Amino acid sequence: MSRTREDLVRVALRLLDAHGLADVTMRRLAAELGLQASALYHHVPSKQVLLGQVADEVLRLGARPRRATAWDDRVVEVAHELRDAMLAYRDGAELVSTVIAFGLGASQPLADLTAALADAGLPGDLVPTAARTVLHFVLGHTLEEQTHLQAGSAGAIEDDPRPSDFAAGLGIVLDGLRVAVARPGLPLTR
Amino acid sequence: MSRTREDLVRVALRLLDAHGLADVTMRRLAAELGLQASALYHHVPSKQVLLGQVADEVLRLGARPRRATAWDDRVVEVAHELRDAMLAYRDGAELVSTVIAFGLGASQPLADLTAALADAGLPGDLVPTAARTVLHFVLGHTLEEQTHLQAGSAGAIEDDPRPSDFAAGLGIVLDGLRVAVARPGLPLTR
DNA sequence: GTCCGACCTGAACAGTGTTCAGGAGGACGA
DNA sequence: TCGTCCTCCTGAACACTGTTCAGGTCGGAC
Repeated sequence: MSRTREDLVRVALRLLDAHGLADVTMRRLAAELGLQASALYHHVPSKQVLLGQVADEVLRLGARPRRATAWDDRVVEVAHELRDAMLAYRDGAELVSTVIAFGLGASQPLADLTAALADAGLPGDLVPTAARTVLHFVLGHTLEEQTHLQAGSAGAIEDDPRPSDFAAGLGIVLDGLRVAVARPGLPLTR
Repeated sequence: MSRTREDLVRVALRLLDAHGLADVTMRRLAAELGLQASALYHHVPSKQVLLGQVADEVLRLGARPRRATAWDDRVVEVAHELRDAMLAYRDGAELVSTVIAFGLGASQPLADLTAALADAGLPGDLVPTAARTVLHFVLGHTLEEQTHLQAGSAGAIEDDPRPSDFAAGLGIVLDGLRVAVARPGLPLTR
């Protein structure tokens, strides 16, 4: 009846959603599993990699079927999926952002964006740059959005009724990408 | 011969640059000033607001005279100033990013970007969105860049010789903004 | 039947931010 | 000159944190 790594990740995710990232401690997680904190280190080498796996789980649970075929529609699809996945869990954006920043996981979104942009007709060396530009926008925007959402729901006065301008900001970046695609003389293969 | 809040900020900044954000603790900072940790709370209400002031100092020290007049040149100017200011101190990007994310200071860059974009001829309700889109790009890109730079200099093998594609990513966003400016029918005043 | 390895306990280490009662010492008004 | 106030600070304590480690239990394999 021993616990598996998947149990840890699942319970950690429940803890995250219920109490927030700051309250996901090794002792709390262990208590939730009926264990001592030290027992967790038989399943996971550190809290950092545990959180990396939780971030991956957040993204996995938020995955959706891909329908779009045009490269820009695919970028929009991936961006919205990423945003919605992070917003679906308390502190999800903070978790995924830091996991990505420190390279501990959550590499799927960048891969997906890179894939979507690969056949946009961009100059080849611009594809990674473009993918990371979109990624940074989505992470930054969603982190800010979620922080304000949660601050508002925590009893603060102002609830900032600014409608989500996620689509507008994403549109700006996409317009920039379309300009790069249309700029003459650059697509070498094709 | 008592210490002022400015002393705390100055010494904290030195500590940050010398040992990194994780090693800027209240006890270390106090020791550096010849004090007990509890004495710091006579000058500053919490570590969070202290770090907010340190972030503001990082930005203040990185400020440069503004030369550009065209709105897009001004955006480029502000973006580069912000990036360079953060890169000038160890963990500067992480510090400024989190301070901005939690709204504890470092509000100047967003104000500067908003000012630069105010007379671009954008539809008025797009200006805040545009400013935050640029800001998120600069923060995300620089955070990633600095993390990799520092990981590389800490004795790791790969030193990722990818040249800074900051300008390229910024160019994508700017192209998107120029599209929004040029799109017909929207600038109401002008 | 013995050994081995997975799994877990309980204690400990070396810190963390923050609070609080109290003390020293200068300024200031009576 | 005395007494009071206020600023600055100490030292101890609180309630935690992630992580390590010696030791113990228990099921399955040889």
